[in-house]
Amino acid sequence: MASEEPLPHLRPTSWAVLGLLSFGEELSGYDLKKWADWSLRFFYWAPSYSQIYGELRKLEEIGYATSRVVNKDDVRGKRLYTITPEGEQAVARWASEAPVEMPVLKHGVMLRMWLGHASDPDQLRAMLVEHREQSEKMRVRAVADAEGASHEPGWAYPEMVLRWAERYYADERDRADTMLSELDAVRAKQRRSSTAKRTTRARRSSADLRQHRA
Amino acid sequence: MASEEPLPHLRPTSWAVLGLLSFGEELSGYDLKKWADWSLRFFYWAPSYSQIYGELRKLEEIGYATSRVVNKDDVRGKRLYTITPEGEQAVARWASEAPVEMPVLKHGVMLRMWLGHASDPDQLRAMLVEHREQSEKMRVRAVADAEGASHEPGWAYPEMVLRWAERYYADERDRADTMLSELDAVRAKQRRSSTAKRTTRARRSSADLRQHRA
DNA sequence: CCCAGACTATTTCGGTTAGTAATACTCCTA
DNA sequence: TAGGAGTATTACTAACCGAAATAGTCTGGG
Repeated sequence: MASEEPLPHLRPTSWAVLGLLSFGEELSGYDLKKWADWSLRFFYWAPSYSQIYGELRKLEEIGYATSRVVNKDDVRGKRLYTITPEGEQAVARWASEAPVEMPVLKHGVMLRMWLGHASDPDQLRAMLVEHREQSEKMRVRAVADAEGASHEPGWAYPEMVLRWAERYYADERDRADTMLSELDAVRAKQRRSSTAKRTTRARRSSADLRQHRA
Repeated sequence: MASEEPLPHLRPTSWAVLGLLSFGEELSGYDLKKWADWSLRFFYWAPSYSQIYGELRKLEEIGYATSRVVNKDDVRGKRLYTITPEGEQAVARWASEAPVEMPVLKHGVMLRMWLGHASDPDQLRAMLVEHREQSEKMRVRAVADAEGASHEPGWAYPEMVLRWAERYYADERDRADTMLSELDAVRAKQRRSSTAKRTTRARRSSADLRQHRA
């Protein structure tokens, strides 16, 4: 309940790995990666092996996780990680207390739309259609994952987030649809005026930019 | 129109910087950063100085931009960059032809919700409320930016994307509202059962995890 | 029986990216 | 005229990511 000393500064990805462990399983780096690809991927992260293993070493160093080697016969046996009580306490506190930050969004499709003045509208249209389809696919996958998950009471939160993700991708799909019709409107307008002046390339004036920046 | 030789491989952030230049202004790295913070930030990127300047050097090296030094009196005069015709052609082709990739989303708030089983529901609630407010703020800022922008025909695409961004943050806000009520439902259920068994910490069984991974 | 192919498991590598602080000038204003 | 905000660029370091190398295990078909 009470928060005494400050949490050690770890970045979110470390907390994410510790969070995966916080469900109580004894897991290998490989397991962790697989599980993250099932769950965290939809709203946070599809980690690489190098990161997972790096984080695990770090977590063990600071005492939030312990590992034991399961020596199947001989060389390089696999290493299973477990969260420690300190680790459990730390995730719990982090999840409760960390400052709220805006999610990071890197939307390549929108970047290309933003630059649309220079592009072929037909290809932009094709891009949006494909993006729409990809979003729908992600939505479906999120639904499938939510169904595959356990329905024990402890799973209420992951389920909630998966539902959130489903809606997120549904919204993404719908926004693509809206933009598609906006694009069609622009294309229609351009077609109408294209017979008149064909080579004119609209360009922002200095005055506009300055106004915008002000 | 025709796409002859393949585009040089640059990553999206380079294209983004070149894209900013493609509006025709002669800009310094500092200007670029400021403009990116106004526009790209909402859907793509809030770049750091080091990145901007690095990209600009690279862009000049491959001939997509040129620069001239404006020597204000003495030392370290500022350097203004302009896009070259080759650069213009390249952005145009990239924006049309690049493969469509799913946007990257890193949602710390959802990560913490996902880990909710270990946290204090009241604090989760406060986190969601704050996230809701931040989303709304972003929405308002996107609207303000759209209004501040020029309404020339060449600006149709940036405007379209800003409208998209406004809706994006509105949707984000609405999803937070939905989750808020779901969380309240969970809290109500927990309160009802808390008198019975207080210390039980729900934990996933091995069998469940294996099923999920299968 | 044994070989191919798929799966498990971890490490290494190089290049990219990101954040932050340091530097240094200019312009405004109290 | 000193301080603060704004302009402009560079340097440093840690983090990150993808891809591939390595290597053992397990399964089914010939």
